[in-house]
Amino acid sequence: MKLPEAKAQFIQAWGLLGAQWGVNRTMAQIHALLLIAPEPLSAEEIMEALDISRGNANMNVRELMNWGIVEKVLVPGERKEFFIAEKDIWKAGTAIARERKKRELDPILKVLLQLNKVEGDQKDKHVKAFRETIQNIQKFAHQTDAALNAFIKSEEHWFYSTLLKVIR
Amino acid sequence: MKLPEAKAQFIQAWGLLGAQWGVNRTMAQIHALLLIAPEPLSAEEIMEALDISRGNANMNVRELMNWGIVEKVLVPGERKEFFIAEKDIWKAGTAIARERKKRELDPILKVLLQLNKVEGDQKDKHVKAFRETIQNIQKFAHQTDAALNAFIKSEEHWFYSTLLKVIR
DNA sequence: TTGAACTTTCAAAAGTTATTGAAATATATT
DNA sequence: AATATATTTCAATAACTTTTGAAAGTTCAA
Repeated sequence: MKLPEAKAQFIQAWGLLGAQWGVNRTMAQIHALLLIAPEPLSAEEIMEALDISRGNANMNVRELMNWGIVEKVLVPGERKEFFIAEKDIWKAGTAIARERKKRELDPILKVLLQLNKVEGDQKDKHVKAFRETIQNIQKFAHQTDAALNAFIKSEEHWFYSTLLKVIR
Repeated sequence: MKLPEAKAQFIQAWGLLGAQWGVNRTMAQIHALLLIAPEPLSAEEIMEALDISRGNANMNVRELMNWGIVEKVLVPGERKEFFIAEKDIWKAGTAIARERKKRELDPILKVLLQLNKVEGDQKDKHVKAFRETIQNIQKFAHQTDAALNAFIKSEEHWFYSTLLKVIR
């Protein structure tokens, strides 16, 4: 397989994966494109490579920056802004996990806490079934929360231990 | 908070969570409804409770059964089919993880394997950047795969250890 | 201060996904 | 076998999401 074909396939696959995870397809494709680019890319180059409009490129690059997995870089002597992706995929993974936890798990933990306060007769089987389900989900959610926190933190440990080795 | 309000809030929250994970909102809401129901529910009851059409109810209940987190039960003396959700949320979680791994992670592992075979001069920085990225992602994907497999398996351990206790 | 280069915004259009409901099919009852 | 009840399918449509591209906004050099 030649490089251009391989690149195209990777961008496609990454876009599909993103879509299944509820991420905008274009956003995932821009991410893929930047991941395999040896140099920073400008908005123009992204538009060209993926055949998308300026607005679309701008919007999704911004969202990737919000997620903390892409950043703006300034190339000396150039007016334009250029973009690079975090190349360490472990870092990108934990950044994504951090963001999704914030957007998804934290709100549901809050709702579950509220729902525990439901009034009613413990002998009513409807109340009983509800309470039990909520409490089980809560337990599960807290375990998941702990696991995610460990994952997110593991990156820092790895980072610092590697850094220590590098700086001796 | 009264029970009906609490139920409504839970169904809403679960639906929202599902949507963010790329799961059909109605599918998540039916799951929520069944989770907190003390008795099996019929298609009619689901349609009524969520104010959805027969076709929609049918389609999403079927999909939940495909995922292995809802099943059909037959109530003696009734013509209709009734549905219940797996109440052990840990089991449901691992079933979901198993399904998503199959649909999402496994295909990308396959693509990554292919992309390793890209031809080209190792000195070409484009080829080099591409190769390195693919290999890093592959490493990460394999780690994730291992972690997911452990999670999925943990349920079985729990299941068998509990079973052993029950049957003495 | 002007204008060229570049970025951002946003309303309209295109594209995608979910839902409805009536018809077709299947299953049970008499 | 005929009828009643229940389930499934699917084409049409509604709801939602993404994308476009032109206009507005910003920045900077002269």
